[in-house]
Amino acid sequence: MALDSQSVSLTFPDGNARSFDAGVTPAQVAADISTSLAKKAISATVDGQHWDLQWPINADAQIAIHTMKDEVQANELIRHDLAHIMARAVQEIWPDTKVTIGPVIENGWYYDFDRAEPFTPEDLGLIEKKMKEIINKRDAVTTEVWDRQRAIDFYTANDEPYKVELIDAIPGDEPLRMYWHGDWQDLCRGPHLQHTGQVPGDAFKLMSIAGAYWRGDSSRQMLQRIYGVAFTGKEKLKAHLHMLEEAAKRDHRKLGREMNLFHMQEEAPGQVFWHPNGWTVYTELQDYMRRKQRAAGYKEVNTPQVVDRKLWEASGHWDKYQEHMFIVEVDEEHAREKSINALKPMNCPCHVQVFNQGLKSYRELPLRMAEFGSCSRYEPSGALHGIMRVRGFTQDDGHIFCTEDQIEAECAAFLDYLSSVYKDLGFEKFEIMFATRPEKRVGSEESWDHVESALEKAIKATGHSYTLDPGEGAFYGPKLDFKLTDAIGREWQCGTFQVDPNLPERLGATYIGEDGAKHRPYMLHRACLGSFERFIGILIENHAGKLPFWLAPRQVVVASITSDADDYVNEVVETLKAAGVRAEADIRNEKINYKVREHSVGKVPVILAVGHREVEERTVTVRRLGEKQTQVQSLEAVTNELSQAATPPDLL
RNA sequence: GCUGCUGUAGCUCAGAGGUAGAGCACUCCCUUGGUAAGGGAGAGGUCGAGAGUUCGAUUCUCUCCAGCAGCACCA
Repeated sequence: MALDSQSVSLTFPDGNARSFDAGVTPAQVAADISTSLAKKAISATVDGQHWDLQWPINADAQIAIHTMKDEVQANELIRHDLAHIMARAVQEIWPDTKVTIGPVIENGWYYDFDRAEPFTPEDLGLIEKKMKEIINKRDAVTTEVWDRQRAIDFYTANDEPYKVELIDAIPGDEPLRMYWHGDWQDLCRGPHLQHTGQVPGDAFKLMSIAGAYWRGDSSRQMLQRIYGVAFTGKEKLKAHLHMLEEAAKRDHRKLGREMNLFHMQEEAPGQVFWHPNGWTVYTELQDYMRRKQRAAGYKEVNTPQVVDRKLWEASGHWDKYQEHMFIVEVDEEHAREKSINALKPMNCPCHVQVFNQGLKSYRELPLRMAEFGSCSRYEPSGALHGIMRVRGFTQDDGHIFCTEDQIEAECAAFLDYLSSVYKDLGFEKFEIMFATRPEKRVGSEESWDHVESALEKAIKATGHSYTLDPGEGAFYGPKLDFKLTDAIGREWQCGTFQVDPNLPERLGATYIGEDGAKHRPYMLHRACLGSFERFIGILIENHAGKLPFWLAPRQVVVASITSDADDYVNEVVETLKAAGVRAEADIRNEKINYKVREHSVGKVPVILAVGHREVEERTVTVRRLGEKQTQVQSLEAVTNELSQAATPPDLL
């Protein structure tokens, strides 16, 4: 606090402090430093808070003045103001449109509108044009703090019902800031640029139109959302658009077709028809996982697909997830009613059944049970996405039955297991989220307190850093979620580690303790890949189809240059196959250019070309995917090298 | 599930109220070649399904199915 209430002391990033009159604005501070800074200033950070140039500062504070060179703040202001400019453009073109909210998001912003007519892709061009006009007007931005009733009356009079509802939702002690540029008005807490002309008119683009529920609530009005992206300069916009093109090239649905991995069709929406190439990847990955989990002390089991509703009622899933289960009704002879079964949407209740067979001793704990569990879930049609979100999938599922004391060691062991798998599969980096009790949950508060702290203690003991994710736990218990980062920076949640005190209780799992009495085990649900389908999708996109050699479905094509080489080509293929390499011959009557192109497009990692020279010298010419350079090697050397490359990382 | 868009040859896409098109892929022929498409010929379609309007619908309208984008959902 300043001693004199008339002045405040502002400390700059270099550590120097200066005194100003209380109520000084960052604009004035910047002007006081230099006229050039006054011109370039766009906002400030005051005690860690992003601050509008026109907002008064009434207490001592740390201050930093921002210019367009401060990427983070500049992007925030540009995207934010573009949201307002877009909303104005839309209301100028279609005055009946009601405005709602328009926040800044990664790379841009969106704004939700209520308008009877749907927007069309052509409308985006119109809106962009209008936005550029608004930017060129260089309308000054002004804001005022209003009291609640005045703002509510204002929006009621202007027939903007969504704004009235927004105000009602803002906590009573927060000031309401009204925003204008030109005659156009919005409700917004800011901060903002000083006039619309500060927005770079050539560095934004409207991307798409989509529906979105008012306030994210599926029981409420569907609005129309327009997405835009914006940056501080047009080169950055270009780079972003280029990145999107690159991402589209990696789309697993496209690559899956081009590499002949799988297909999907109308008769089985959300389910995968694996082709030989794709199934090779799948089984190679599954064989790897089977070896890894065996080494980590898991016992593999396999449980039924079709299970009577009685078990799902007992587990609680019937109540909670009936809508999302595939139901199988069977007319049984002599039975009074049809038997009603569900395809298993998960493996845990079945695993408890395996656990429950025979009496278990504390000596058997921790009991690690694993299954490549084939599950079916009737996912909402709109959720389906290639092989990433499907209705039929296989989890690398596992359940650890253990005592509370064992949670910590199991957590540590799982983390080791998971890191080594991710590393082998080409993902060096992953993030850990600690998700705590959600709103809808079962179990007492005391039990949640207890289990959450046990899990937090376990993750802390491993020394890994983690991020708290409040309210995102499973309905039965807290969990750790593992998010890996792919080659183009996208995050994918794959692994999970969940503590469940609930299901053993519901399904009556017990073990005999040291004391001779029955005790309730904890159940840890855990998965590393999540599902094979989704993980393979991620692998394809991460590697842009160029899978690591050991996972590549077609590893080597031996291509003849002249048909005189055919016999030798076949010999090379047989030699490679005997050495454990997936090799095939291409002795078609085509030119080598044609063969090279076709197999490059098909993402075959190694092409061995064979002509007269190679036949005579018993060599091959090696061409690796993505490299123009070729290399002549003896058949023996190549066989050794490729045989090594074809060996899964855990067997090296 | 909701909003919007889309559905034509194996793939990518053009087309129009009146006998359905291209490129690539496929089959055959010629070509035997040196690292990302050699030449020629041929075959290939219930225009997603059903109903309606019309003399006539693949085209217009409606319903359904599937896909795409986003939202909601994700045990």
